[in-house]
Amino acid sequence: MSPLIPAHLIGMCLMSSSGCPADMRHISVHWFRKGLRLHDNPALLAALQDCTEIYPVFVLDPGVPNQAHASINCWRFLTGALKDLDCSLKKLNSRLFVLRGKPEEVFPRLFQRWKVTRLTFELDTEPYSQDQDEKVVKLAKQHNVEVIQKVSHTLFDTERIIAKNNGKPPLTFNRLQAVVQSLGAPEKPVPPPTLEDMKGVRTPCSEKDEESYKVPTLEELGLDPLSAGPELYPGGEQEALRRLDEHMKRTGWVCHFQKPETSPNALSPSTTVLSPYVRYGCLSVRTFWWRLTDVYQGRKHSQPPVSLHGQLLWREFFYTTSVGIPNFNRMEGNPICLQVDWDSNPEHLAAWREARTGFPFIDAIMTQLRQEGWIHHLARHAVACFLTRGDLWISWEEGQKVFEELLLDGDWALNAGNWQWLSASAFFHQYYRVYSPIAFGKKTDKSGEYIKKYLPILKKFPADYIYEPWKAPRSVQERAGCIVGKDYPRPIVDHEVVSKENMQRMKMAYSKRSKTFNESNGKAKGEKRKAASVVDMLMKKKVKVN
DNA sequence: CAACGGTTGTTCTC
DNA sequence: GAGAACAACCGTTG
Repeated sequence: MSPLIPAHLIGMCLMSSSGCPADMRHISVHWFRKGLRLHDNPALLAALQDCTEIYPVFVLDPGVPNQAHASINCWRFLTGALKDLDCSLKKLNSRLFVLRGKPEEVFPRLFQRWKVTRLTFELDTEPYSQDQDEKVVKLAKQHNVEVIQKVSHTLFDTERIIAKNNGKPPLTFNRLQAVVQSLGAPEKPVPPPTLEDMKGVRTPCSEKDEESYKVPTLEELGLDPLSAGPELYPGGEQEALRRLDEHMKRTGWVCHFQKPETSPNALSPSTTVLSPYVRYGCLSVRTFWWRLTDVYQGRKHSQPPVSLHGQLLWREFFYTTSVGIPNFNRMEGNPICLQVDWDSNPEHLAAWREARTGFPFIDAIMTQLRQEGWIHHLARHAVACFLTRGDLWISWEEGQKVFEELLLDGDWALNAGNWQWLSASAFFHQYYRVYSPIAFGKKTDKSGEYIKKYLPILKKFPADYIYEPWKAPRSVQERAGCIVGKDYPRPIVDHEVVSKENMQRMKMAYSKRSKTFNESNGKAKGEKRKAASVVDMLMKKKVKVN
């Protein structure tokens, strides 16, 4: 893993090595990646300091793993967000330049063509972005371009959290909370640039450029807009801020919010669905945090981990672990991940992905995911448990790929972290708590209205059988106009049987793990050993910073 | 080393 | 609707 240099230091080092006199008037490029917004964008503000020309750019990189495999819903969200950004920049007498290619090829051309002296962007902790940054920063140096990076995608600099925790990422929420509390409140968001800030700043753009740098349409990206689902969550900062305002008006709801009590199968979302906006940075997490603080002010309110503040801290938790744990999105080589002998079963995997497991609750959720690009967190639990330790015994990495493709809020760190959680591979270890694909949904939707919405073939089934239609007598199936095995699949596994078998396989995996730890620490076989030291082992190469 | 707590399990009994 | 059994994990704490 390449060592991360705290963002504030990068800016400083390169400023001094760029050779630019302090009073130099800059030609700045601001590189939008995540952080698709004007509000709380410190790197963008830095670009505008002592600046004569600003070029806001977005690079469509064919190499970005989760862009290459993104669903049409994700592309629609992203292009929507870019259009919104372009529109907002135009109100500031600027514009967005969308470029295609690898950043390390695009930027040297831009540096020369525009005579760039400064490059600014938001820190992105994903491994792919880190690799890119290393290359781009090096190229900038070669072109005598100053680089400024700012932390604004997370509440805190994740490296600071790790440093405060003796060089190790916190592995429990409580620990993260304790560390974060010692850091004080997150920084307040910075205001968006104004026309005042833009005085004396130009964005030169010829008519030819106007066309070649515009935000591509879905058709231009080779996608068929008709194959997309309904646009329930349009991308963009304006939409994000509007939605934030709407939710923050519901002060009672905000103050009482307790995540585990929200329903996974409500007919309209029981949570805010601001996650896609936070993922792409259309909404700043710090703006979200401080707006919640305003609402909480002087009122009795719920607390982390279940509160809305708590939800943002969960995000911080997985961002931090993803920075501190190598191979975070894989089982192999991931020191905190349980090593499990998952089955390879392409038929079962396809049935799960394509919503034909024969369990209506599971299939309804997978249908909503594909059509709308968002499902409730607990719905994710249900289908993730089903794919992995609960029923199909398929690797969480397979589920991770499907979610990455289909979820509008498919954040790299959160996706990997939550899949490890749900498969009881890391963070969560009570593997004997298994979600029932039949019972779980009934708690909040007894008559199966949610199932009927997403699986209309089952809409005439009576409530008694809607969660397990294969149990319905033939006459009931005929009256419902749906014969199980013909119009809707039979269940691909017997949950009662496989969930018990799988529980034993999990037990085996865990016992094998403690044995491995003991051996690697030179202890006698069977001797119990504290698992906490696994991370100590992993981290001992790292220099402690405190 | 033992006790404790862990966002969000299910099923059965009272 | 509350509480216990089910089978029993981990990381943290003292």
